[in-house]
Order: sequence, then C-alpha cells, then structure tokens
Amino acid sequence: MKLLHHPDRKDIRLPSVLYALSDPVRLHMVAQIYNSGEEQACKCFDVPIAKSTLSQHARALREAGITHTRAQGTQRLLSLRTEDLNARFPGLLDTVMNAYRKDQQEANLRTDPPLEETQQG
Amino acid sequence: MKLLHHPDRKDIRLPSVLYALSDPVRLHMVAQIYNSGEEQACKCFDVPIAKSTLSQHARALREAGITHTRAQGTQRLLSLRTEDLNARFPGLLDTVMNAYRKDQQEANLRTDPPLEETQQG
DNA sequence: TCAATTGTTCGTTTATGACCGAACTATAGA
DNA sequence: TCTATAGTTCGGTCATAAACGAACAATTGA
Repeated sequence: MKLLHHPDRKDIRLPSVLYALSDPVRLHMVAQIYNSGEEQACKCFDVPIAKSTLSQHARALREAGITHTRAQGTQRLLSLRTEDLNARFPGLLDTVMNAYRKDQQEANLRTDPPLEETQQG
Repeated sequence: MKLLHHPDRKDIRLPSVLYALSDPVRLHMVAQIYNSGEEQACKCFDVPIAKSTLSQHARALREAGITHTRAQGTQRLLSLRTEDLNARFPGLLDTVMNAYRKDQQEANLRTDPPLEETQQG
C-alpha cells in the first residue's frame, strides 16, 4: 500500500489542528481514541457516516498531525500524537478534550430536558 | 443600527469556537485583543484584507461567542468574552493563545532562517 | 448641511470540504 | 484460489465560506 504521510512535529500548525478539531465527526473520533486510551481501528469509530467519508476524516486528522496511523493486517490503527501535540501546543489536547466533554453534556441537556419540563409530576 | 446578536453562554458550542479560531485572520484578531488587554476597533486590526472581509470575520467571531461587539460612535469595539469562554471551556482561550504564540515563533523560524544558514561567518 | 470616518450588507466569484456510492487494493482466512 | 474484511481512491453533488468592490447606513465634526 501507499505510504501514509505524517507531518513532522515542527510542521504541525495551529490553524490546521484547530480546523481538524472543529468538525464534530473528527472531534468524536479524537475523543474516542483519547478516552479509550488505545489505538482505534477506523471500523470501531461510532459515527453514522459512509466508510469512504470516515476514511477521509481519518486522513484529515493524520495530515493535520493529530493522529498517527499504522497498518495492521487490513486495519488502520489510529493513535493520538500526544507527545508531539504537547510539545508543540502544551495542554491543548487535554483542554480541548475537557471542553468536548462539557460540550457534550450541554448538548445532552437539550436532548434530555430536565424533569420539571417533562410532565412527570 | 441593527442589533448585534450575541449567543447566550450556554449556546457557545465547541466545534463553532474551534472553527472560528481555525482561520489565521481571525486567530490574529483574537490574539490582538488578547495581547492588548483592551477592546479593539475593527479599524485597528493589523490584517491585509478588505474592510468588508474584516467585517465578516468580526461577525464570525461574534456569532461563535468568542467576542463581544459594542458600538461607540462609528466604531465597533471588540472584546473577548473571557468569562463566558472560561466558564464554558476552562483554559481553552489561554491554551490556544499560548499555542498561537508558539506557532508564530515556529513560522518566524522559517521566514528568518538561523545564522548558520545565512553565510554570515 | 456636508464631508469624512467606520463599519455593514449585497452580489459575485472561487475554493474547499463533507458526503455518498462504486470501484479498487490489500490482507487474512477458509 | 476464493471470499470476506477493511480501508482507499475516484467522480460527482451540494453547501459553506473567504475574498472583493460597490453601495449603503450611521455617526462625528466642520
């Protein structure tokens, strides 16, 4: 297969990283790797999109320098470039992941409204 | 003039914030407000674009919930919604601004190469 | 009232990217 | 070798957004 290009640490640029993280699907993928603490195969990502689209998102994350992709059999295992990201932009990954958690909580508040609005009394 | 819409704190969403910050022009604008410590008029932003384009960027930042815009005479003064951002996504603004500083330094290293490559010796 | 300043809005062009399905590649296993 | 699995690439559609200049609006100051 074609060699996968990963940018050097010094070529990881902030606007590209922020752009890559600004898409909800990619943010979810990153959070899934982050929270699992392990490499994740594309197959395992819990996102409702076509596999061709998912493949493009994986490429976007890799080319932004956020993830590292390695081949294992027919699978591509994605891990976070935690050291590179922390060296380049200290604390950014953790801060964004914390923010993502809070943002998801806020989103859930809307989907599942509080009791006083659900006519349970 | 038309009332400027600012999203409520709870309506500030992470992907929108990251997207707004992923544009180099907007990132520069935010950094300029952040570093100056004061409100900045559109007029004062040091960016090489048409004023209509700048106006659009200012709107994008406002609608993402990153800036607050108030009118003073013919000027629009932009400030950062620091409290709202820190309440919603703790540390994000500071982390991104630190990252921006580092990213600019890295960019300068390329524009101004180190001495050993400039045949000064 | 008139002109200058500051910013917004509108119409247009151009580029990018998110998405899909179809076709393809590569590997693993029967 | 054949099939299934996992992912990539390609061609296309559609939407968004970045850019500009022109025209407009609002305020200030002469």
